Amino acid sequence: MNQEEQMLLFSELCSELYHHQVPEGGERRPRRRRKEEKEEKELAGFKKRKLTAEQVNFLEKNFGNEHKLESSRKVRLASELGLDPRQVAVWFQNRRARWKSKQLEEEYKRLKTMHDAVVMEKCHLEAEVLRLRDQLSDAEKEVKKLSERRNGSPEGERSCSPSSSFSMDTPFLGEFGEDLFYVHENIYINNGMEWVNYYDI
DNA sequence: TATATAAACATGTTACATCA
DNA sequence: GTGATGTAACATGTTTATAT
Repeated sequence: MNQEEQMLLFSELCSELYHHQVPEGGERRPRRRRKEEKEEKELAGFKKRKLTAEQVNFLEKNFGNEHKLESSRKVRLASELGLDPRQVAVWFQNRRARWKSKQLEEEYKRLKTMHDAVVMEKCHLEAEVLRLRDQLSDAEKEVKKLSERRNGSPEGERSCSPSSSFSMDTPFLGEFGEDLFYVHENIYINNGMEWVNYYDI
């Protein structure tokens, strides 16, 4: 038996099997076990064969239009491609699985990129927090020093509230350094960058 | 409305073909 | 010859549509 005869026999066999599964006129018959089908195929000399490039292209085009495969379309495609409708159904099942897998892969890549960017930003922000804490500490030392100089005695002896030294009408413009000016008791602007006194808020 | 049944489907696996 | 890879086909469990 040559290859063509084998395919023909298999096609007939499949057609027979298929019509057991999808009876005409709505009459329902029990599905045959696949093991049984497999054994019959093996007896008929069936060997798994790759679909031709043309068949795959045609199926791909159809898959691009619609991922789902309704019964009439399956039969039409099968007839146009010279395949068994079950082969078309299986191809679509496998294709959907590949498509989903690819989608998941792309979604994973996208989320990973976003995650990496967020991690980087967190690192930068943490470094910034450390830098600002240092800056705040220095500024507090400076304020304390100025307060002591202005009052002629250590701050602790007069008032415990650091904000009290800022309650005067005219702030110490210039005394905080060239780039720093007073906005609010606990909020300062340094070179255009806002920072907050975390200790007092 | 509840239930049974079969088709369609998703998902995981197996078997085979092909290629480096 | 052999391991890796892609994919057709299959197994199984779930969902959905339909008949009763």
